[in-house]
Amino acid sequence: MSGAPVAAETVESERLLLGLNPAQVEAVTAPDQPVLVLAGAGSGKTRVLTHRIAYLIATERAREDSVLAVTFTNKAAREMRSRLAALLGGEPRGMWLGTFHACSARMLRLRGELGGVPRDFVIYDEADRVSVIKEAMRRGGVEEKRTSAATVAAEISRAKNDLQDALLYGARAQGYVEVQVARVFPHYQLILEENRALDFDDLLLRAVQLLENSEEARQGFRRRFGHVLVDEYQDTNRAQYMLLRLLVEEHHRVTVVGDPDQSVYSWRGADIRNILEFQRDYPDALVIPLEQNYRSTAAILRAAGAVIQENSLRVEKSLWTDGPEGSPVTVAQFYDEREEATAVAREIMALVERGEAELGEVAVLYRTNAQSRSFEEVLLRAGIPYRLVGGVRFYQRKEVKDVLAYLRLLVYHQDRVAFERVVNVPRRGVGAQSLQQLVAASQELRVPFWELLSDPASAGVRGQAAAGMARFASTLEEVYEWGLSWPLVQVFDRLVEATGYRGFTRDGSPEGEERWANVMELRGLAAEQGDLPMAEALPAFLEQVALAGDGDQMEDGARAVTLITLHQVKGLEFPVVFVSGVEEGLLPHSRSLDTVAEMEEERRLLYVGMTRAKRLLYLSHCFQRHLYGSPKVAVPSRFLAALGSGGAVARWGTAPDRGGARPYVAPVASHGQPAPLMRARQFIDERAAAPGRSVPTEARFRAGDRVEHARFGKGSIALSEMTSGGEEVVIDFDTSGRRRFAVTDAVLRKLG
DNA sequence: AGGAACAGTTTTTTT
DNA sequence: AACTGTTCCT
Repeated sequence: MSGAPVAAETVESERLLLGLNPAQVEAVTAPDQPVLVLAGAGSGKTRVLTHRIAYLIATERAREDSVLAVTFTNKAAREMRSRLAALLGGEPRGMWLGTFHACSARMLRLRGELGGVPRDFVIYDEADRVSVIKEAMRRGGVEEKRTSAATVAAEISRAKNDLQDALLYGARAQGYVEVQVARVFPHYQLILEENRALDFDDLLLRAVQLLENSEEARQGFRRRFGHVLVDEYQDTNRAQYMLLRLLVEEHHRVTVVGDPDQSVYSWRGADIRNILEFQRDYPDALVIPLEQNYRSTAAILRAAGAVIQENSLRVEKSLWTDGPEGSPVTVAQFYDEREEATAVAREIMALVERGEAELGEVAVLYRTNAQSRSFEEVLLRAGIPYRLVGGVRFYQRKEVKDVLAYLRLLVYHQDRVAFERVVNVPRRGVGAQSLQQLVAASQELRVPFWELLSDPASAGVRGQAAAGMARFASTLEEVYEWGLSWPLVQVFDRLVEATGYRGFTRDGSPEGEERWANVMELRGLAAEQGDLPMAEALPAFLEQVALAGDGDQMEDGARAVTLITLHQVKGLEFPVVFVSGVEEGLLPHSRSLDTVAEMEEERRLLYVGMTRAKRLLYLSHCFQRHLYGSPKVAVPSRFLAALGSGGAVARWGTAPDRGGARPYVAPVASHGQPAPLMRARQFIDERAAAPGRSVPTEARFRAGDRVEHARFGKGSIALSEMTSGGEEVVIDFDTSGRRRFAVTDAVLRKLG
């Protein structure tokens, strides 16, 4: 009788090891002790993590609800959850699986009062925080002209991630900037407190303080989490590191997975030493390197390895594959970012036409978000579908932030940042003057500002401003009262209507419709709260939104090219990868030239980008690039030197094609020295001499020709004419009407 | 109060 | 180039 379940359980756990290599098996089955998995790019780290969790459960060393699994992004958390669900045969129940920030927020909601954190705190995002910083600078008498709000914000963030609160920071402040910041910091905290708000960094800091200071909370969470697992451990900062230590100090059942070569978040306080010194922190640790790569071709791995090998601060580790050699890595130069984008778009379409790739398999990577622009313009014109990850993020759009501010005010009356944001949107005749008056009166009378709103006269506010405030207050109250018993979506609709926000946003312009579409998208997210009454649904919704961030809302697998930053692409993979702008000043970034550590992080960033590629990898740089609107000469990145001529092949010019490929040694600036202008001239000349440069003078199409367009499908040429820029055509599409294109940009195929 | 015109600044990466 | 804040005018 007792044999059967044991056998079943054995079979079950054995099944979890199928198809794993020896190192992976070792990591998955490792006993209850600290485990450090040094997982190279593409070595199956998520697999190891999820299988280990499932294995712990299958062998009854852990229960689903005693596991804490922490990731850095929501996306990674979701990925892990769904893969776990597949392994466990259902959604994990009671497991804590989320980002550091989400898990910390959850701890604070549960037990925060033990550490003096109000139960109903609001989470402030970057924009909210900047406006608080500015207010704090005014109060602290620090001029924005001398110390920018951004500097102060970054410094405070750094301090908190380093577990310094205002008091500690003030005591240690040294030098001009720190002293200035020390004058702002206490005011900043005070304002947050007045608004019952925590910023992102507070979530971590306060969670650590909670565990440190409250025996009850500490014991509670330690008992709760019998096993703790962490993804991307190389990116942990001091606060996150301490949080972990506090949680696992007694039982040491902690598994961390990471790759020092992919540590690219030091600017956010990540400390690579956390992973490098794991064995010192946990002397009984088991260290398991995963070096077999299942993602990339040998050619790509060799190139990436050559780049990363130049770093001095690393744990020696070399990836290998038993897969095919694959095509050589391509290094290419173009005239400027426009041509770079055009060439990339053409190459993408060439690959698609030859059946070598689908649009959804291609990613274009770049260092800075600003670079996405040229690609967007070209892809848009060419009608190639793309998805932009990050960029002007959904939650940062004005209209989305406005509506969220309204929603926040419904539950958190004390949220002055939200109030100031929307009290006069749409216009209600409330200006800076009357706002100041309101705040002053609120302090003088010791009455919270929101209680003065319904009777602004008592605060000394007069005229249309008073009327506007009163109207604002009564509208919100009305919606709130009415909404208490309704689902969130209904409240949402009523809110945008009653406040006049809908009419304000949809002003009849196309941009207005675009804005409204965003508001409606937000509404769709609110609708996910279902039929829960607003009182429950709204705080949950706001929390979800506050912690969401990045390109979370983007659906994967679309049949579209992906545009994404090198930071955001970490953890993803694509059959075809273009890394653009591999230039001095961009990669390495001009702000990272000061120290070796910064420089090496930049190199890791390129390494991360290169190792995303499965089959084809292109690295491109330009001769010239626009910065702040004006053109600047660009120099190939020093990182390209590592590639030498060993198998790397360049394609020159605007329209690279396989026939025109020729061997190429990347010209590289000696350390820190921009290449002389002579070098630049030579580039231009070579460019001019390169094939595919001249503007075609003969029309490819005639009226009546049948063509197929990458995006719009089949159609007939209605008109073709030659302009100074080349051929332009007007096409009547079978399904989508008439459109005009420049042939050089549009991706057209002649039919028949 | 609110708009227009102007000046100055910015762009590294994100939970 | 795009965005912010300031100043001046209505």
